[in-house]
Amino acid sequence: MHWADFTAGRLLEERGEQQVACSGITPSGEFHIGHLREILSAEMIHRACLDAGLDSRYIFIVDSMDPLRRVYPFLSDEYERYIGCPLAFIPAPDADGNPDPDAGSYAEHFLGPFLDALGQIGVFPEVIMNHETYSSGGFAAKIHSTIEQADAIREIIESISGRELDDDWFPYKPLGSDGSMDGVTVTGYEHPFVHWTDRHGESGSADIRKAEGKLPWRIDWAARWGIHGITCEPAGKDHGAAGGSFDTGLPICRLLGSEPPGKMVYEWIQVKGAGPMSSSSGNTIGPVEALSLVPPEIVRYLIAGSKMNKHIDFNTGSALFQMADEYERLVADPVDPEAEGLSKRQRVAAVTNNGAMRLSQVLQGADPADSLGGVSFRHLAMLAQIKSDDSDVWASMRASNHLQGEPSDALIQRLERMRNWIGSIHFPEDARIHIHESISEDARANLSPEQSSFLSALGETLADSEWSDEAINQSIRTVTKESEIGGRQAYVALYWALLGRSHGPKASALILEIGQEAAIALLTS
RNA sequence: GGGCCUGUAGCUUAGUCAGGUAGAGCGCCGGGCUUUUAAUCCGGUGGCCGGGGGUUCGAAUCCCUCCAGGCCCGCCA
Repeated sequence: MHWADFTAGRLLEERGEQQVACSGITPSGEFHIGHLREILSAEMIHRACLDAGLDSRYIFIVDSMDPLRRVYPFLSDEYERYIGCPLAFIPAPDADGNPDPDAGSYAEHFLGPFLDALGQIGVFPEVIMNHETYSSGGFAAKIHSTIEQADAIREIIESISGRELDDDWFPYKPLGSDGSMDGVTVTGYEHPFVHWTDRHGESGSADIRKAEGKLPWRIDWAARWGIHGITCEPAGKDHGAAGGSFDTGLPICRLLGSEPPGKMVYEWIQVKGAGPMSSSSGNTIGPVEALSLVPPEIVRYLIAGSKMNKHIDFNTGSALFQMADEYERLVADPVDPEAEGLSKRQRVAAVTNNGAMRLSQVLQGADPADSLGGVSFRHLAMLAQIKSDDSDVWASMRASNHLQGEPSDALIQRLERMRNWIGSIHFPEDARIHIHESISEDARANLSPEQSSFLSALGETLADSEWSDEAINQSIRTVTKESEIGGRQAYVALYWALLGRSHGPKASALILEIGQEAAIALLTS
């Protein structure tokens, strides 16, 4: 059974018909592909719950109340003054990285493109801005309860995480006079006000019913589980370590009067051979960039096709071909788990694969076969390289019966992403088609005298040929018949001349694309 | 030091939770389509399931142990 369906079944058993799956993100501007695993894991469990007939919601909590930690490389030094301030309350940067008072909030600025990217992979969550939950008083009861039980919470954090908290530690961080929560000391609590003094010597009171401060991360997380009734929130393995925020969150959530979700930990996505994806190391491939290269169902399949506890190597090079092959194979030959003669293992594999296919679809419930657009990823990679004009690609596909009528939107987008990929540094060199300008030494060494004379004869014939695929193809056939070599040897010779290899894509299409003059020059060289 | 995860064919892996004869794809080798859109189809090759011990009629699967690799563990997410 697929992990998402398995989880849905477990959730039904543990928590009943009502489910709330959750994932979140800090809109600091540093998004990486690893975030997609958290989001897609939660979203797929949500879909699996719906498919199982449960009443499920998928919420996406934006940590807009989190402070700016540091001045990121894409920000100007002017952001120094906003460190410690909630991302929802500081201005977005302009193109030069300077704060732009007219550009809306920092949080919204970075969130927008990210949500657009999620839309491309069919993820449409209920977005909850955490600062709004604070400002509407949604956190007030939990904050009050937290402060009342501060000693017990301190005990939980210290005993489970092994950290020692400072004597002046307080489980609520008010904003100071400059809007930053750095350097603010709590001096007292009188419901609903937390009194403070800040590093400028100013003092004031934060109303816990408003967004005038926030809970520290470990408590914030535990509190929101209760506030939103979250039943499932996959967490990265960093949270899952012993004494990590999940371990402290469970008892804190119960202390605050709610039942926490079960612990669910996913492994990380890594760039093969380059260590972990992380914002701080700068080793990132942005989700937006990735989605401009990779078909969305393949991105989903990357997550759906891997068990949660397996780390994923995200490789935008040749591994994309393999992943696409695998996906296409599963789409083309779905195995019926009920079929006769299958072993138990084969049945399990069939059910799991079918689940992965189902969850990989951008549109929930769509037929996986529609996602391919009728052509394989490899084939399209080849066509896109030898046909610079989209309409020529469609014509070629019609000629080979890969396409009837007009291309679907899915297919048009596939080609667009393919062209992006081919034009990027990620495209594998050995898949790149290099058409030679003259017959290489290497190629010459592989050609018999008969093959060489065939090539020059073809060159002469092509000089008088009409320049169309059909005419070129006819010329090849005619010259082949007149020569002393068989059809196979003729084509082998052509590919050696054109590509420096013994085989390749349709020869007439290649010759058509390079043009009459260049083709003749090559063949008679 | 504390903890999590992984180890199955040359490569990527399924199967481990619910023990019942090791499955698949890629690669490789051979062949077909009386000849070419890296196409496609068919056949073949290939594994003491990391090592050892235990439980069992039966273990890749459960238990113990060892080895190897990856990762997490100030704050923050």
